Amino acid sequence: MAKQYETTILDSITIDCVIFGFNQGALEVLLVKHADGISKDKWGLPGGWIFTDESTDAAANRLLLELTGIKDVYLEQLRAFSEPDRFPVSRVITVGYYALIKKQDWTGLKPGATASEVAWFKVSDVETLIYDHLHILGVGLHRLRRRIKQEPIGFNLLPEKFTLLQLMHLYEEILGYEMDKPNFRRKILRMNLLTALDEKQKDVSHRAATLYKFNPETYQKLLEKGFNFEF
Amino acid sequence: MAKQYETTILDSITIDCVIFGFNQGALEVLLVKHADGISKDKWGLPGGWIFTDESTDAAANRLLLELTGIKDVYLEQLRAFSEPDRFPVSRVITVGYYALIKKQDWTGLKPGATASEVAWFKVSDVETLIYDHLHILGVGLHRLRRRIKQEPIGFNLLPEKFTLLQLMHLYEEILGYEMDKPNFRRKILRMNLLTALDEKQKDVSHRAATLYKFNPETYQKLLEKGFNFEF
DNA sequence: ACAACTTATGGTTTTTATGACTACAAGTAT
DNA sequence: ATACTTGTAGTCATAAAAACCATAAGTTGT
Repeated sequence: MAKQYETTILDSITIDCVIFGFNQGALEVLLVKHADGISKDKWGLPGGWIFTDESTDAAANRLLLELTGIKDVYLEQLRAFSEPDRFPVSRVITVGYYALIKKQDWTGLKPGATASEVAWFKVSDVETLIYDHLHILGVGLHRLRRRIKQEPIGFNLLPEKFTLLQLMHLYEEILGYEMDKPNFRRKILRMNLLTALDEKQKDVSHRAATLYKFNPETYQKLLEKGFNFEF
Repeated sequence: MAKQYETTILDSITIDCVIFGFNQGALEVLLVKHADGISKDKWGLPGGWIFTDESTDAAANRLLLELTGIKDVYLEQLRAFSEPDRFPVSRVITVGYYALIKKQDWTGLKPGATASEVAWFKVSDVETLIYDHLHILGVGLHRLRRRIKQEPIGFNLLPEKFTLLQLMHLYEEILGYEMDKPNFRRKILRMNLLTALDEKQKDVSHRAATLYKFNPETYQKLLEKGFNFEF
């Protein structure tokens, strides 16, 4: 017997997602403009309500799909945000999530039912958001900075095939400091997580760099041997 | 005008706390035995409901005090735990917290109203707990292992004055591997976070070690200069 | 065809941290 | 006094990291 579709929602808990993308050397975040309600025409994080029969993880994935069309991406819970006055209408606790997406795989994003617009913003340009969403974004950014130093998750923000310099620029942008090219290469290559492809960069007005891809299987094997990613 | 005491609670969110202590070289966790309800006489994490006018942080602190008498300790949110079937009676999401306490400062803990007993257990001995509390404990342990490598929080589990060997044993217990005494000394002392006291260990049947204390002010200053604690 | 320029990539040198280990100091117990 | 235990200082070899230099492999303009 098919599971009945349950539309009852929990009334005091929501989900909000910080969706990160990387474009032209800049870290970006996906925001939605609310179509109605008290925050009509204002920008905020994509979010929504939780069904009574789904976990917050499931709800976050569903909402991501409903609101932006995005699915099957790196998604991790941040934490609960619970200041009593964070939502002006009623007492609502929200569970924050953050996602990393390969921006170029998701062109033409469409706003869902409750949003009039969806758009990318450079993280550094975002100054105001509804409710406590700016705070949630800050926590997301903080988490990203930490995680990227101890887990190879940066690849989720890059195309399947990338150059070492692109990867380095990603690290520089997120961590906020400059690095040395030769040293970066050595360090990342020594970990054996990347496979060099037979392919080179195209359409660049200088020597083309070798393209690499991240190798999740190798990473798993190394993990089992006690390997510890660290940057 | 004094703020009115609000006793209304949110009905689908709770708090659960993983309270860590350190004793004789072993990491311990504080558990309570439920006095009634469906989990009567079973052990679980201390936890409870959230008032409508308090944040989860405030609720966690309050519950800690109510259930065990503990207050003013290191307390940090883990995350929300939300599997739809995690609580058998109704759909309840819980926000997990973990606390680090100087065990010797809190002797004679008394169970609160809803508990018949409070007791410390070695973390390695805990095999079953109510609901998903074992899972929450696992997440707490994982977080502690991570955090202790990048922030000087271990001191919250030790007395104000401690020896370097005690500190090393704490690290060994939490991280799960053995270390070298001289190397450990050098590494931790080089950070300049500890102040050597004019005082020595007492009542030990061997050469007494110098006592040290952790210096939060120095740590703050170092942080501002870009210092990065790392173990 | 050649120079000028840009980025890729390979190497070297110096410094610093770490791990393994040795040795001795300062106490206690017998 | 001797053995024993833990504390503390120091050495040495190794590995990683940081700073830097040099060349390769392309593109663009003349």
